[in-house]
Amino acid sequence: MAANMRLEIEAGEFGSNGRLPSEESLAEQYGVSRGTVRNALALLRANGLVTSRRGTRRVVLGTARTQSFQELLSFTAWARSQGEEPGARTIHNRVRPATVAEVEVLQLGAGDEITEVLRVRLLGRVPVMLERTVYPSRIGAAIGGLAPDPLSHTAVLDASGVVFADSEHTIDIVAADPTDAHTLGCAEGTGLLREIRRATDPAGVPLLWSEDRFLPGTVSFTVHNSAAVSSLARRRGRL
Amino acid sequence: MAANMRLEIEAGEFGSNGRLPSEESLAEQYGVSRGTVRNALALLRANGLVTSRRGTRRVVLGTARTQSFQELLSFTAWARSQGEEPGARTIHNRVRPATVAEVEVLQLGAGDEITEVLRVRLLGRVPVMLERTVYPSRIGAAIGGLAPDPLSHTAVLDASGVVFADSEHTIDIVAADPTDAHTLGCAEGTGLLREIRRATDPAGVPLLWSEDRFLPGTVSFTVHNSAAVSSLARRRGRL
DNA sequence: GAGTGGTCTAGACCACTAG
DNA sequence: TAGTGGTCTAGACCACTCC
Repeated sequence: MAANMRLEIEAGEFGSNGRLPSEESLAEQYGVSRGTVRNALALLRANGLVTSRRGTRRVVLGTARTQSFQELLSFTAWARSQGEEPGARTIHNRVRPATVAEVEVLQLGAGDEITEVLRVRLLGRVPVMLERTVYPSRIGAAIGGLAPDPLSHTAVLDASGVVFADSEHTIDIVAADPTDAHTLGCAEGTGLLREIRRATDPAGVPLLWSEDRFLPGTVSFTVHNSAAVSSLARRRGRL
Repeated sequence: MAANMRLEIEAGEFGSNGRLPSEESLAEQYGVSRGTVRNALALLRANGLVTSRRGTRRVVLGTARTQSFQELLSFTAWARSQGEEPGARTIHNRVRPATVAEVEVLQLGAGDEITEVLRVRLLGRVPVMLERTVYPSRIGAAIGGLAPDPLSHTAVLDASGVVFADSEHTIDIVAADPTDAHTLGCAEGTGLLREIRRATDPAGVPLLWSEDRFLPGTVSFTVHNSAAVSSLARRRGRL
């Protein structure tokens, strides 16, 4: 697999701000074709690791450290990757009919049921986030009959053969409501950093909708994009 | 150019949640090779427009509307794309020696000068954001001798032949300081949505560093990512 | 088992950068 | 002008989905 080239570049083989060898010489060096080299480099470029420009060799960008898809979906996986101990306290876990908005966003039928989970998330012993997740009932069933506080629902779903493929993250500010204030220990009205996530399976079927509210100062988000390909949008107003 | 295929798909040729024709039939239909088709589809996939999965045809994802690179760098271009009238009021525009942090992030030499611009940005007549931008002096020179309130510095730089190629956006919450409170008309301590941007040219040379502070409720950010390629990272704590 | 996307090859020409 | 990345072609085989 030629995409292992990534590791060598990440290992600083060419230094920060250094120039990569030409595609042709990389191809020779790895014993693959130029097309394969280009595929590998396209990945690095999308992740903001190298530049790309006709006429000159690629340059290593010092910046850009993106996270795996898994870490972006699972608070537990993310916390561990940051060297923190993840925790969870379930406030409720119930099955109820989907609201109109939920029917829309999860592509359900009218009257379908969903599983709603509300949890406080901790780093160490400190609450940092309130997480409200909504699963279609066919997904929710997998986590419905679990022990009260399994750390990672995402891991459970993975093990059940549920495959996450695409996700969309929306980030804005929301004022803490009484529930937020009580569970996170902040004043009502405090501005919380909100991350709304929608994840779908490889066929484009919605698997999950969630709204996470982080205490200020506990988290920040970084996105890389280039003139060639962008995955970021800024929108007017609240969601 | 085969990438025009995008438009046809965006135009809803295959419907939302519809399935695309096979790569081979698209190739025939457009009179190009399969490799070309794959290149075009890779773009659509990165932007979250279609899924991709071995064994089945691609599916159109209803969601995902990303913005152009230009719109992400220029408040003016962005505001217009949202159907709003952009405005700006310059608070100051000065040249001074770079701080240690600025030398680092803009890859300058010790003692180099930078141009710092502080502006309130408006939509219609309403202030929504306070923008602090730092340019290396060679870039700042292009906007230093301008009329007091040119709307878009980015447009001016474009016209001067400055090419933006990559950017990195970091998003978090920051409490309004006295300057923020005064210029944006909010209470001191209010949580503002902060977007820190770094942009580089095609060679990886830093062109700009900026910190934008938005009033709550005026803006939200959306990122798409897939298991194959991610450009998003969540980090612990403040920047 | 037929059809699909993922990966790879070996070549070609072009647009651009930089000396 | 030489070297580089961008685009494209025409083919091959494989892994996977779904009937």
